[in-house]
Amino acid sequence: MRTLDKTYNPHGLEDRIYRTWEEKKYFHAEVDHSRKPFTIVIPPPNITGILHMGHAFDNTMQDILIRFKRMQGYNALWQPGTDHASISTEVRIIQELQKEGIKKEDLGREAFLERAWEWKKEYGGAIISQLKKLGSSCDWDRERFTMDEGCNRAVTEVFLKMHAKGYIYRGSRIINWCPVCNTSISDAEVEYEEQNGHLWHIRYPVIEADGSVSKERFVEFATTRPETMLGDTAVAVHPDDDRYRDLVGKEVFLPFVERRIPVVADSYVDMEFGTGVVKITPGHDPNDFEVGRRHGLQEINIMNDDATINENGAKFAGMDRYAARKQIVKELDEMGLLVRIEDYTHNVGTHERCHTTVEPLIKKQWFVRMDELIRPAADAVRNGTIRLIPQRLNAMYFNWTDNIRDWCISRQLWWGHRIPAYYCDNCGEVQVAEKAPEKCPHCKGTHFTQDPDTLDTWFSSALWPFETLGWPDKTEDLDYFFPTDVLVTGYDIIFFWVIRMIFSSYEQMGTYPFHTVLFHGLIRDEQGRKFSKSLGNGIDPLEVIEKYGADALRLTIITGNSPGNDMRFYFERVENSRNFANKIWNASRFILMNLPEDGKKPLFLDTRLPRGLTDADCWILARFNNTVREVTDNMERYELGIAVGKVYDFIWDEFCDWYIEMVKPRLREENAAEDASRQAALWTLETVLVGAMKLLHPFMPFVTEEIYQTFLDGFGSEERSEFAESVMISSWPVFREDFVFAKEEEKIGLIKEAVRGIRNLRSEMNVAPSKKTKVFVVSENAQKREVFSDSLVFFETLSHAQGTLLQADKTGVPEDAASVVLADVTICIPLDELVDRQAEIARLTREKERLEKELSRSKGMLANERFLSKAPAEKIEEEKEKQKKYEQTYAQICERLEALS
RNA sequence: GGGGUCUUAGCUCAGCUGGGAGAGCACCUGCCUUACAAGCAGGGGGUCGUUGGUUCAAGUCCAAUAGGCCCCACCA
Repeated sequence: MRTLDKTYNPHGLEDRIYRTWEEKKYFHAEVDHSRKPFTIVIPPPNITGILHMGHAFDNTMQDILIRFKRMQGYNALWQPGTDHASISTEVRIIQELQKEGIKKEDLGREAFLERAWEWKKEYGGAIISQLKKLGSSCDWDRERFTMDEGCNRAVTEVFLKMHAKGYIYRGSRIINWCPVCNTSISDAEVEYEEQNGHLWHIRYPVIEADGSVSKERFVEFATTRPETMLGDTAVAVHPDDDRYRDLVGKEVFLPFVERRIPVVADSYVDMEFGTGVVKITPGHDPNDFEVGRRHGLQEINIMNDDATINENGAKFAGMDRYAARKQIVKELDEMGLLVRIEDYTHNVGTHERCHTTVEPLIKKQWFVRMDELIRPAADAVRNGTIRLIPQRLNAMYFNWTDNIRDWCISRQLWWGHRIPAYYCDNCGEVQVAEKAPEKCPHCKGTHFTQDPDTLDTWFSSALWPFETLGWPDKTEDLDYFFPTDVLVTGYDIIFFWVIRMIFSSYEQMGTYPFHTVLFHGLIRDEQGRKFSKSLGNGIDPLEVIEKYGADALRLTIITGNSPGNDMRFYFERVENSRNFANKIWNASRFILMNLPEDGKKPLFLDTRLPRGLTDADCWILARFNNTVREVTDNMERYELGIAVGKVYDFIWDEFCDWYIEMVKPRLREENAAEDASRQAALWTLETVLVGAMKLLHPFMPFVTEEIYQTFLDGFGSEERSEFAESVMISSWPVFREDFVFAKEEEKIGLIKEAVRGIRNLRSEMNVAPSKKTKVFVVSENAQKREVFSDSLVFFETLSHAQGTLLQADKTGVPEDAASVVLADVTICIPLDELVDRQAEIARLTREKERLEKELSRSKGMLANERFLSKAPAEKIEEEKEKQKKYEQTYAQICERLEALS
C-alpha cells in the first residue's frame, strides 16, 4: 500500500527526486519545431562564488517560470553556465598565492593562468551543485562558461566587428585607476565613500606684467588634494565673475615645479563655492580633464601606477601620494602660501573590491563608443519592445541610457579574454586581428606583441544570451531558442549587464535578447541590512535547505514578494513554509488512508465527473477551478508572490480546513454502504489534491512531486500529458467548464457562514467544548431542506469534533436563544444553554451598528445619479443586492433585540 | 543637485485598473476531534505618515510636507 511518513522530511527525498529528474532528462530541451520554445538564460554566477541568498532568490524565480511554462507545454529551456568574473577571481587567486608567499608577478602570466584554470576546475562546479540543491531545472547538458572555446570566439568576433565599425577605439582618457589592483576600473566599479578630510586653502602668486613673480598679488583657492598641484596646468574662474575678470589671460606661478600656468575662464567653476577659483589638474581629475580639453591645456601625469609621485613631481618624486601631500602642505606653509586648513567631509571614490581610493589617471585604454549603440537600447524600453517589471525601473534605466559615457573595456588583468590587438615590435603600429599578422603593413616588421590587457568581464557577459546558444556559428539552437523570453535579475545590475546585453544583442543579432526583464530586490537580514561578509550576517541558503528543505526556502523567498522589492529574511517565515509542506503532506496521508489497499487504478485518472457528487464536492471543484484561472493569470503577469499566495490559501484554508472536514463523515466505515457518495468524495479529494500539486509544483517542486507520484502509484504516462509519470512534465491545469457550479458555491458559502456563526456563538458564549448545545437553523427559504442536506452531515461532523450535538430545526427562533442572523438563515442556540443574555444583546448591538454603517454607505451610492449613470450595470445590481441583504438582516437583528429586551 | 521608492495591526510585509481594511509571526481564549500540536476553532488590535485637492466614493489618483531607504552625479 502507498504510505507516507507521519511528518514530512525533505532530507534525502529532495536529492533522490532531483537525481531522477536528471536521469530522465526532463531538464533537457532539444529543437522541436512542433512546439513553441520558452527560453531563459541564467545570470551566470561567478566561479568564485558560493550560493548566497541573492542566487537563491534569482534562481528560484527563474525555476518557477521555467517549470510553469514547461507544464504549459512550451519547449522550455533554461540555459545555465558560469562566469569567469575576471577581477574578483584574480583577486581571490592573488590572495591565495599571498598565503604561499608568492606574488603574481613572480609566477608569471602563463603559470598564473594555469593556476586560475585549476581554481575554476576546483570551485567552478561548486555553485552548480548548489543550484541543483535548490531544485533548479537547468539544462545542464548545455552548461557554458564565459571563457570556454565558443565564448572566446564570440568575444573575439565581436571585438573585431565593433572595431571595424569604429565602435571600439583606443584612446587616452582619464580613467579610474586602482593602485592596489593595478588596473583601470570602470566608472560603475567606483564606490563613493564619505570621508573626513580637509580643505586646504592655498594661494599661487600672480605673474606680473613684467614677468616677475608677484610678492603681493595671489589667487586663493581650496583643494582637497594639495599633492595634485604638481600636475596643475591652469587655474580657472567663472567667465562672469567680476572679481577675477582682470586676471583671466594672465598667469600664475606654480611652486615646486616652477611652472607658469594660465588663468582660464570656464563655466564649470561655481562662483558661490569658496573663493570662486579652482586649480586645474587635467591629469588627475575628471572634471579638470574636461576643462583642460576645452582650453587645450597640457595634461601632466605626476603619478606612477602604484600612486607614488613620478619624475614630473620634482623633488617629491618617489614619494607616496599621501606622504607627498603632507610634505607639500608643510612646505607651502613655510612659503606662506598656505592660507588655512578647514575640516571637510566629502565623497571619495574608492574601488568597490578593495576600497582603495582610486586615482584618476590618463591612460591609453580600449573603449566602446556608446553614443550610437545606446540608442536602440533606450528605444526598446521606451516603445515597449522590452518590458521592465516593475515598470518604475524604466526611470532608472533611462537614467543610465541618457547619461551614458564611453565604456572603458580594457583591464590590466591576466584572467580574462585577451584583447585581440597586436603591436609591431618595430614601429609600434597596432593591428586588431584574430591572430598576429605576418607583416606590419606600416613598416613590414614581422614581430608583434599582443596587447597585455584583458577585457572587462562584462564584455563577455553582454553576449551571454546568444553566445550560449552557439553564436558566432549559425546553429539550429540559436535559430530556435533565440531571442530568449525573460531575463530574471536584480535591479542592481541594470547598467552592468542588462543594458549591455540589450545593445550587444541588437548590434550583433539585429534583434533584442528578450522581451521581458523581471527584476527582484535584495534579500536583507531581519534588521533590514544587506547581507555582507564584514557584518557576518549572511545566511547560507544551503544551511536553510539542510534544515528545512529547498521547498520551504523557495516558498519563503517567493511569498509576499512583489517584483523589484527587497525583502527581509526571517527564520520564522521559513518555519511557516516548512509547516505548509507538512500540511499538504498530511492532507495527502489522510486521503491515502481512505483509499483501497489493493493497488487499483487511481480514481482520478478518469476525468469525467462521477455519480454522487454532493454540494460540497461541487463547491471545492468550483473553488479549484477558480484558483486555476486566477493563478494562471497571475503567473502570466509575473505576479509570482500573489500566485503562490492564492495556491497556499486554497490548499490550506479551503481544501484542508473546510473540504476535508466536510467530507470526513462520508468516508467513515459505517457509511461505506453509500458507496457512490464515498467514491465521489474520494474522486474529488484526489482530483483536487493532484490538481493543487500541479499548481504548487513550480514553487515547491520536491514535495509536490513526491505526493503526485504517490497518488499516481505507477500509473503515469511516460509522455508529457495530464497524468505524466512526473508532475514536472504533466500538464498545467486549465479552467474546466464542467467544474463550474455557481449554485453549489453559493450554498456552501452560506453554510460556511452558518458554521462560523455557530462557532462564534459558542466561543463568545463560553460554551464548554464538552457541553452539548442545541442549534436551530431557521430559514424563511422554503428550500431549506435541500440547502442543508449537506450541512446536516457537516454539522454532525462539527458536533463530533466539538463533542457537541448540533441539530437542525425548522421551527422558529425560540424566544430565549442567542442567534446569528445571516441573510436568509438564522442560527440560534437556546439561551438556557448559555451563560449570558447581556452578552448576546451587546453582540447584537454591535452587529446592528455595523449594519447601519453599511446601509448608509450603500444608500449613498444608490442615491447618487452619477454613480447610476456611470458605473457598469453589474456593479449597480450587485450593490442593490447587497442593500437588500443588509436591510433584511438589519430587520431581523432588530427583531431579535426586541425579543431579548 | 537629479531620479526612484517606502511610510497599512506589536514586528515583517501583501493590497492589480479607486467601491465591504489582509497574511505570516507575536499575543489572548478554548481544544491532544481517529491527516497534521509543524495542528484545530475563536478573539483582541489599524484615524492605511501629515495636510490639502479631485470624486457620490481614496490605503488606492493629484499636490504639498515630514521621515526612512536606494540609485545616479559629485563642488574644487
